[in-house]
Amino acid sequence: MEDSKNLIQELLQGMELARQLRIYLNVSSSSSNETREILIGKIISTFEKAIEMVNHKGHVNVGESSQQQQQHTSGTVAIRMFDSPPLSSSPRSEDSDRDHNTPRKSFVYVRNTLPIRWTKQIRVSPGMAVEGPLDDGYSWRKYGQKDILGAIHPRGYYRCTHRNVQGCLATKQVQRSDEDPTIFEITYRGNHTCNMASLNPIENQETNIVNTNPQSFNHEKPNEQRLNNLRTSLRVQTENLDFLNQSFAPLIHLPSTSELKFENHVLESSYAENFNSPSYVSPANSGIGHFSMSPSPSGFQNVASEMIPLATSAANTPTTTLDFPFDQFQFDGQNFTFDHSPFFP
DNA sequence: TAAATTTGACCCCC
DNA sequence: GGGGGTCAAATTTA
Repeated sequence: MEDSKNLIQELLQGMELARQLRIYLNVSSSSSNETREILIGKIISTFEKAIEMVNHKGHVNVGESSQQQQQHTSGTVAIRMFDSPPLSSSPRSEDSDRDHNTPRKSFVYVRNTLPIRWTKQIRVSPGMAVEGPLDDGYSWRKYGQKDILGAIHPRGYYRCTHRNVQGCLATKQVQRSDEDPTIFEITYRGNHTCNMASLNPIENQETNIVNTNPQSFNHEKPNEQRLNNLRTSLRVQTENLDFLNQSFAPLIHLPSTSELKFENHVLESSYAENFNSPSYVSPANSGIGHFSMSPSPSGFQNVASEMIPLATSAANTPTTTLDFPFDQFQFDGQNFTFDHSPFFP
């Protein structure tokens, strides 16, 4: 019980620090890098403490590959973060110089161990003829394809379309699984620095915040329409995440100001046909939208355990969802807010 | 016609 | 030397 209190305390502190950091970032001219870095260091430290607490309680379940398989009904696409690089990973080439001799809890460590390369598995429905780059909200250009030794399917190489114009160095590799052709393994490298950055809820693990700035949405669709679409049918699924391999736990932030952010989540689209160009049913058409969380809604009785979903055993975490109407959501162009009091007594 | 894709060649690291 | 990653010219597509 005392542990839970401490855990909540740590997490709340982390959120408060993150909020302060955001304020500092918003007024970048008046904040020094040192201040930001100190805040980031504190945030990381806070979450590490929280993670440690959960570990000591024996609740953390390391993701198992066999359990990462997910049952899908026809027409469902699941996107799953499954393998962020471990903190000690030593990527090749341009990444390699960042990981040497960096003390684990130093400020350098904090900055340099954010995932600069991470992998996701995307499962598509068997019937779907998905051969493309699997649109994840960013704009990619294919620059190469290679047959990989021991792999049946070739690996596709993509880089950000805005590489030349904006110098965005983000790249990704798409590899179709040999065992299960419905699974695509996507390895992302580098952070988007283009103006498409920080908008993508699926991919943007490094900032881990869904930037809902309408200006940032996919250019193919009118911003307002995308916003409306997003309002209605966003489903966040957090079960079976590989907690320990993430720099951060998958978190759903529920700060005192009722601001909701999604971090390191698994995003599941119920609309397979929309996967390549995600679209969502508008409230006017669908009646009421829903926002779902898993695992069990009962987890919300305990804020701490819910904030780190993997605190529950993956084996015992069916894809239970908690749906609540979107009319409880407010969107101010920057953040989602909603009245969560019914869920947090 | 511009943008995107394909594909063979090249480079670098192990 | 082999494999993976990238480049860039040729080709295709919108």
